[in-house]
Amino acid sequence: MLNKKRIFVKKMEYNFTSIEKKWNANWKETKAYVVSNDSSKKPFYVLDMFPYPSGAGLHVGHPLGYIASDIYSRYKRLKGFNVLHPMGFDSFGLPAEQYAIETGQHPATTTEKNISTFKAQLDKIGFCYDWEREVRTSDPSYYKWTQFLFLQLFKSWFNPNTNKAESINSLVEFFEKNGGENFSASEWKNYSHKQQQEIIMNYRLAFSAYGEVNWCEALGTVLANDEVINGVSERGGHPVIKKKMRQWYLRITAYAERLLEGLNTVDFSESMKEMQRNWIGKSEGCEMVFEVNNSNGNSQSFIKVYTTRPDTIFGVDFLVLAPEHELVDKITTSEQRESINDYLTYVKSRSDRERMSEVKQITGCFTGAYAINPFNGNKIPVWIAEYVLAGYGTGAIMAVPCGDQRDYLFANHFKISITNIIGDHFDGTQANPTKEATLIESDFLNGMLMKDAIKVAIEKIEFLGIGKRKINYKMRDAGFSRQRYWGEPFPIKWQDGVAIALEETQLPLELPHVEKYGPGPEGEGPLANIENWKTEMLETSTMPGYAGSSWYFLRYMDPKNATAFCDRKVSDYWGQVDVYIGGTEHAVGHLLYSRMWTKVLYDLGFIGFDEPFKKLVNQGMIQGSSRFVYRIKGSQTFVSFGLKDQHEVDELHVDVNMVDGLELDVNAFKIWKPDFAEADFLLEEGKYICGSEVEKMSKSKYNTVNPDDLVLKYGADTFRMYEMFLGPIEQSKPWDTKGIEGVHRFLRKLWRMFNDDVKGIIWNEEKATDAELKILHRTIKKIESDTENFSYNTAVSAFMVAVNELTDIKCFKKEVLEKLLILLAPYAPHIAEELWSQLGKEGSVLDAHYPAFEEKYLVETNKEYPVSINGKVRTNINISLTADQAAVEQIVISNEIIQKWLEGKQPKKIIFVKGKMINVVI
RNA sequence: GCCCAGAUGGCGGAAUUGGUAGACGCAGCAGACUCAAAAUCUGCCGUUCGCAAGGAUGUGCAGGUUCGAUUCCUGUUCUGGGCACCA
Repeated sequence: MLNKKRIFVKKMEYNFTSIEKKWNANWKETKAYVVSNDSSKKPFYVLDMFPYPSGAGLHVGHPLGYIASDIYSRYKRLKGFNVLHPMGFDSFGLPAEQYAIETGQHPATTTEKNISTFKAQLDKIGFCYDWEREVRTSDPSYYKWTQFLFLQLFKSWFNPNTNKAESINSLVEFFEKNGGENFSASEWKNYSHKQQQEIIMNYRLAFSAYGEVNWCEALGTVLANDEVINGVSERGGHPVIKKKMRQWYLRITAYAERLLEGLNTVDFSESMKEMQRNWIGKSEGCEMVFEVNNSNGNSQSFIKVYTTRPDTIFGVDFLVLAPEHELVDKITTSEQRESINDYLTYVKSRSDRERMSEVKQITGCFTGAYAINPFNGNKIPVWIAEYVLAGYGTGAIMAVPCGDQRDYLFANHFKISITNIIGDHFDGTQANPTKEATLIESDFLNGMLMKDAIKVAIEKIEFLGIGKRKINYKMRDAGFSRQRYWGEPFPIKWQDGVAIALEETQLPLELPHVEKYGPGPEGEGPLANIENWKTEMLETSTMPGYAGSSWYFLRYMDPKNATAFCDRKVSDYWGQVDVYIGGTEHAVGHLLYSRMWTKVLYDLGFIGFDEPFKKLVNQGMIQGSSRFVYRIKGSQTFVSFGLKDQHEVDELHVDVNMVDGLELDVNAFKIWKPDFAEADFLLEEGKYICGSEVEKMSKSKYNTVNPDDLVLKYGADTFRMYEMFLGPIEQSKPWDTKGIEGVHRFLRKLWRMFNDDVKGIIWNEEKATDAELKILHRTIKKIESDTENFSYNTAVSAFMVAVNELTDIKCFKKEVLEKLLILLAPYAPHIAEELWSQLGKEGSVLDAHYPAFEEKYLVETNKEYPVSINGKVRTNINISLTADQAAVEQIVISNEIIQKWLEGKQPKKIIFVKGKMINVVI
């Protein structure tokens, strides 16, 4: 008897394990998530930033964005859209190669293994990906098209007149007709093929050039600027130096202005846009030429400077050239020759790292030469200094110490006298970069506000023919080659120093097998070790990580197309990615590159839109919350957190999963670290309290939490909802598993609205009352708007409120519950589907119609008005919503509590805001 | 140094065309059910004065605007993120 009852109770419980298993199998079998390109429904494209399949697998931070996008996809589907929600893997890259070097395993093997781990983990959480559309950037059938697109870039140039990319043929035609910047049409025709090709290379959107690159000796490769942080490699922290090498580049600078303008048409967060704007670094100013007064008998020289502040031309006290500037040698006087040479030697001895880390150090050297200020004929000394960079502007500046702090410090250090052109705005102790001062000692600019004088000065400079208006960008062309193995080979052959594109029919140029993954000779990549590759003169470097990720969103649309990277009709159907979800770490890398590629493909007519992502949502980073134990130095004794200051202790990371809050499970710890099985533990109030700190989530810090464990313990639906319940999606926060119980309790409570432990099935088909429909419709309204706004934490709380309220009034009516299940389906799809079938509904809840919100159920006749006296709430009075000011005043004044506060006085004023509140001013 | 975002109970957070601060959840306390535990249910839960009724105070800090400020303005401190000799 007792046994029977037990079984019965068990049967009615919320058994998430079997429910989730059952419906995952069902959805797979019915191909519930397969998406068609041929639909009468409106398309909607929701995309996650695809992951790099690392060996470590997923931790709880990864799914945050994936859950958010999954909810949105499912929601849009219920709203009647044909939703594209794919997933794939960014599977080329350095870590797999590093791992290959260490273990000798082929990166393809380890990558394959990692991907299957990732997929298994993702599937447990119940995402609605159409796996038939999966892409992998390291798959030849994918990188065939990466190579194809590279060739399009190679065969195109940016025509500044049309402001877009065009075929390189149009450039050749132009040269044949009109010649180029330094050559005539007939000269062009007389150039050798090689000479012509060298000129053309300077225009290609993907081009090869010798350039200073970030060379990392330890990694044996060249790194992009954004892979170098403070002079060391982002990955591994190895030193990085400048080295001249032949490299491939993308001419992203040609698109600087369009990348900037495009930001006005997309829905990215302001800070994300700001980051991109800063990276592009547009500055408006002018170039102008200073003649050098030659005292050492050389031919005449001119120094071209770039400035954003031509209004300060009369405050110029010296010019500064970058040490690498080509005129340095020519203008240096014999008296200064030795000092200059010493200084140049010093500069060369300094690595980039030192230059960056010692920014505040002031160094420089006088060349002995003087330039002439074209406006007043003053002699201006010409210096060289590290703080002027060869790579920006013209590599030369006009220094205005009263307005620029670096110039001020320099003048101060080398005792150069300072001209003040802004009067009281300059106090002599530091520069003042204001644009609001009125200019003095400035000839034709006298009396003008600096911001107005900028325009006047430029006009004068242009009029005199000594310079012109000029816009500069900080952004550099993007390095596009790596001396590495695990990346896309370039479809390029070298013949007599000329790069030749492979025919498209020769693609994919497959990555050959190599015996060893170490670098080739002379800093070349591993491919240089392959004899065939060398004899065929193929390019030995490979493409960087961002090559495949710059266009993957297009391949998802048409993943199996063997004749095109994506059919134009298909990309026209899906259009831009409607919502793109991912972290902020790709703000200036991936996002800029994919925006550029999209613009090129648009210009060339391959696609019909020139921004890839309509809306970008940045999920915050889930940080790890590390726990520490403290061991007295050299002993086997651990002391609790509060006692550690009394001893000299070592701090050790301890696995966060064996700590409840801050209290360590000492036995679990002893099992985890058998070395300490016999250790002593000094406790506080019977507990061992750990120290804690927020750090990046990583295996080595023992602060990772695996989603698999939580799914096993609470189910995927609880896990999904808890991740969303943590707080606003874009906010970073440390992970804390405490609290997941609350969400789990909510789902069990929902379950009990359908199934009672004792009574069995309790949902019924009774007609819902107005009060019940009011709860329902308030919930519909709230969930719908919260989901639209990605405010998932408040949506989860709205579900809790609805379930609490309906349970309180014992409303278990199908009419209400079935609508609630549809609302819930995007968040907790498994339980929603199970209960939906228990209600006897036809079909899947995935394809139900989203319930329509009806205002009529929310209409109120009365309101509990808060009534305050001088702004402090003293009581609530229930008043009809139709009452006017006079009626309200009457009611309020006659109220007992208000009368008490009035103490017989007349109120000065009664403020009545209909539907909001009442304030009595005494 | 520059740019951006933020600061609300013991904790995660909610509420901004200015209108009852602390929704929802966690943790905690008290109680019911139980032989007991789990599960579940009920009540309390910013601080402070008070037996209570009720009052005072309270959204980083200091001011201001307003009948009324977490919300707007000025200044300031701290935290997180980005950029950094870019002329």
